[in-house]
Amino acid sequence: MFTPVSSKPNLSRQEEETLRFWQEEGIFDRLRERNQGGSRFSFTDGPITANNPMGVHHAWGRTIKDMVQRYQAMLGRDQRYQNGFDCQGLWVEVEVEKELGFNSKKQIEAMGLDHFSRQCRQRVERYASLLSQQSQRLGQWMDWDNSYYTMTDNNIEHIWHFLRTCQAKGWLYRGRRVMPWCLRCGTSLSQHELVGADSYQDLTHTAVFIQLPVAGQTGLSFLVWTTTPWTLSANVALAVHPELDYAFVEQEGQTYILSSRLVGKLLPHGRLVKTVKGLELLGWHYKGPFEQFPARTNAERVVISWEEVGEEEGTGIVHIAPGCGAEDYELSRRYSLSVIAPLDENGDYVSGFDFLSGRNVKEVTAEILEDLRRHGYFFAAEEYSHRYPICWRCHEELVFRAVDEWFIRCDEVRPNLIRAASEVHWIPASAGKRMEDWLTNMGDWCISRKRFWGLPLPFYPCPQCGRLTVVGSIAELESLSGQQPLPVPELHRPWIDEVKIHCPQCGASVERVPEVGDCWLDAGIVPFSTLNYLHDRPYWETWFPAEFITEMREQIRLWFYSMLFMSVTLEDRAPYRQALVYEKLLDEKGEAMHRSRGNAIWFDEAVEKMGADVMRWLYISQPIENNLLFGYGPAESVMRRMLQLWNVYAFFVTYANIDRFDPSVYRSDPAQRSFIDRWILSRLNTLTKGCRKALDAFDGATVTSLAESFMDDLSTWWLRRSRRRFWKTEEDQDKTDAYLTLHEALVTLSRLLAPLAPFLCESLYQNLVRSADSQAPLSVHLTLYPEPITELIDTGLEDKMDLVKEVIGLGRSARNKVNLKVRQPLREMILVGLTFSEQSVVKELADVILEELNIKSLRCEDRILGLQQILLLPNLPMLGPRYGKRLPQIRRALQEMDAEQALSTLTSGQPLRIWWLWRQSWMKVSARKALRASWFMPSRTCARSLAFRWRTPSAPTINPIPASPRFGSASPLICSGKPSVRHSWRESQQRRRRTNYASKIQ
RNA sequence: GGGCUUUUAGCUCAGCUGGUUAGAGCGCACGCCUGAUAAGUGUGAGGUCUCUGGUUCGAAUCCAGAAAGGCCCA
Repeated sequence: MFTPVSSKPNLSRQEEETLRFWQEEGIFDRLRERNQGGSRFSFTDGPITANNPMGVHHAWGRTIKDMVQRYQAMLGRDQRYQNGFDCQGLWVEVEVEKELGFNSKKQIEAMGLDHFSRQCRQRVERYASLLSQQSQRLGQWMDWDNSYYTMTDNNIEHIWHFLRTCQAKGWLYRGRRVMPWCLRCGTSLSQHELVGADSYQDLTHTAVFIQLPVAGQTGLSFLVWTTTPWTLSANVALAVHPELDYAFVEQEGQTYILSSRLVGKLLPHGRLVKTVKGLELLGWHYKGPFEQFPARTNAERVVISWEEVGEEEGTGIVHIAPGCGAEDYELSRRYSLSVIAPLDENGDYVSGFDFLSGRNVKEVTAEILEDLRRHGYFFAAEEYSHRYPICWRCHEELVFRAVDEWFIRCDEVRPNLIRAASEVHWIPASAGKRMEDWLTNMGDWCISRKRFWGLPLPFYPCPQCGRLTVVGSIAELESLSGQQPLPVPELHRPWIDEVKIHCPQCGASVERVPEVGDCWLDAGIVPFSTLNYLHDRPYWETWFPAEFITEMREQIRLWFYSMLFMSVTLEDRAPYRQALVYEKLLDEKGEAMHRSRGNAIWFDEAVEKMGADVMRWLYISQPIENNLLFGYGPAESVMRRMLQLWNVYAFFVTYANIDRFDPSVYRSDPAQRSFIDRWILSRLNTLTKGCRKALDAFDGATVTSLAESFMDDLSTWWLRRSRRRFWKTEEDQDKTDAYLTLHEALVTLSRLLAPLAPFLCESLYQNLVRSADSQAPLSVHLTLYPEPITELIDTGLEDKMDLVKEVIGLGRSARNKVNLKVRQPLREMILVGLTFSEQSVVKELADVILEELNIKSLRCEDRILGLQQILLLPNLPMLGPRYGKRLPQIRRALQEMDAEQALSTLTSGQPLRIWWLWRQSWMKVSARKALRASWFMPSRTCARSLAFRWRTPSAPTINPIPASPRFGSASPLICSGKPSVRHSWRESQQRRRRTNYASKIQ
């Protein structure tokens, strides 16, 4: 007996039961045990930041990963199943700050770094546990007790090893860079933190126009505009565009220099003195405010050239402060200008800025304006609205600061990175192009962050002799510090900061730099740290490189990049062979999901409402190179699909129980079964073949589309046609065959789809297989992935069924057209225009057709005069390459020919002459040879028309209804009452190659 | 400014190396079944394949340019 099945299942509830079953029976452990020692499939999991609950976008990637791993497991391959958590970095710190109600770095310092670090670790552990639970609910099978954490000493030590390697190669340096800086977070933001909707806001600032006197001239000033008056103390240059026109305009005894296009706007009453090109102003010197500040000693004031200067806003003369702007800094390097950095990390002016020193940048605008007025630099002020960058974490306005950071030089490794990336198989291929583009254009890798909870950079610059020591391992730190073991609970701040080393060169005591590392170092080292590269090289070698990785597209220049960089540095090869990139997840209207917009869907809610399998199907059916529109609407149609399968399954169980059908008792040779059974079994094995091929290429979307098409055939054709076989009371071979066939289809399907929809497939398998056969594997996931039984694949059979379905479709359409319901029986149907082989198929399967259409008998006619229209059409793929420009003439000749006559000429074996004009003379072609070359195929009429004969109150009538849409639109002819037939050569076209017949043309 | 990518039916997407009349699912309209029934199922209407040029006997498909959207870099 099978367990009775409800017709309206609660999938989500069933999934929870299945989870319990897996847990209690230890299915996953058994799977790993079975596959142990098999050929390896190495997968590296991209660490998820253990900082928040799982989002539905995470679930997409996790589903792909799980599908791949489950499939590989069903192939018997040994896997590591190691999940990973990203634990360090700003993301974690910011969330902990929010929890604590902090809003500045100083509060963290006041609290004590040790407490803060503990809080960070706790948060990571809390969310790692939640994420593990949620992933399990999604059905993801991982070795959850053995997840890797990027905050471990092991991970950190492996990064140290990498950094030391970089130093040995001479790539490591301390450099200056102007970076977007959040004063609240007290840290720089990397460029990738400056993208997205959260990164800019429309803000209004006080913009000021100032006049800066030209040195050595009285009454002549540059007119300059800035939205950031606080940067004026760091001004060292003015930039003009060399090609633009600059006007000298006199107003009230002063002469101002500004872009001539802006004169009307800024100095409408002024008098134009002269106009010069920007080029002529280059090298001029000028005077400016805050000249007396000690920080400005030796700073220049010079006019430079810059092509980016525009005339849309301001004055066409741009104030340059290299310590306060990224572009300014670039210019300072081009022109060797001083870099004055006025702000410390909290936004307070550093010493050397006179009355500004010690003041915060946010509160000095009024005083600066006042100072400008007092010294005669002030010209005007305005409120100016613009899009301004803000911190994505805390939404504070960003400033730009020149800061010292640590970098890895990448010029030497760049070509190797490009080569290694080109050896990776990228899915889709455009991901590889993107990676190449990024590798070609990327700058040096800025690896330091001025924060707390992160990888401690093992850099020990000696204050005495200047030697930089980079510690490459824990043992080395122990030996250099003379402390063994190290007196630290973990390799994190603040504890690690207490460890000082003796400079190997001069013996001085050296402290670690305060910076922590970029979190992409943490994730990038994973192919080494998780495989214990430093301490167990043979183990590492067995699993490196990964066969497969997959993440969202943005990871190309993040995780994929950092892994590649570290791996090429250490081993000169890519750490992965195949990388699959998927796109963005949007809501069902195509908009980005956003907490604030209220369109975000939470994982817990989604899995409860739609169930994990539906979610998974939704993810997998999406071609990875398109954005996924996720929501309850799309889920609804997936649910329908699942219910369709469920209904077929429920049907089987219902009747099998009535008949006490036991699949382990009954047997029948598939080859001996009825046409329709052999057909669905052929379809099933074709499906199996297709699923394997697709999954071998990590292509789940193809599997879902093949499976959906199969399930449709199974439900709407096989089962609908076969229902009666289950109803009848007697037990005969036909009934047994029906049960066996359906059972086999459902069981195979459950195994084929198990990697995609593990819960539903498990339900089916348990009931259909396990309940009848206690010797069968305990779970569908412990079966091997089905192999196609090639003897059961009969494409000819599948083609035949296609033809039958097509003929039935024609019949139904015909009935609809003349409004004759299927309920009304008809005496005869006449099929016109089938090929010989098609006719025999139709005759062979006539009972199916007649039953579906409720017609008594069926007749095929080659031709019915007056019922058809014959068309002669050229075989283009054959004639085109041969005749090229003359083809239109052939077409015209064929059109003008009397097709009826031509047909009878050809069928009687006579040559058909086609004339056309060529080189001023008439040429001819023997169509008899052309015939053999299958230019035309008039001997067989491929297109079909259909006629019905039925009993009406009046006399019998013939009502002609053409024709299949696939072979031609006869619809205009229907309207006019004229049936048609067309000639086609589809089959021969497939069989023959044009080259064989080139010589046959006279 | 450079790179990648997308644009096909109301919606979401297929369309292999160019070949006669461009497909599917959903939605919609009109039906059928009533022994899978808060299920199943049939038929049909919907498209200037973003635009402009080019190559070709022939272009949704190849090439060039443009427009619009998405993404990455500068």
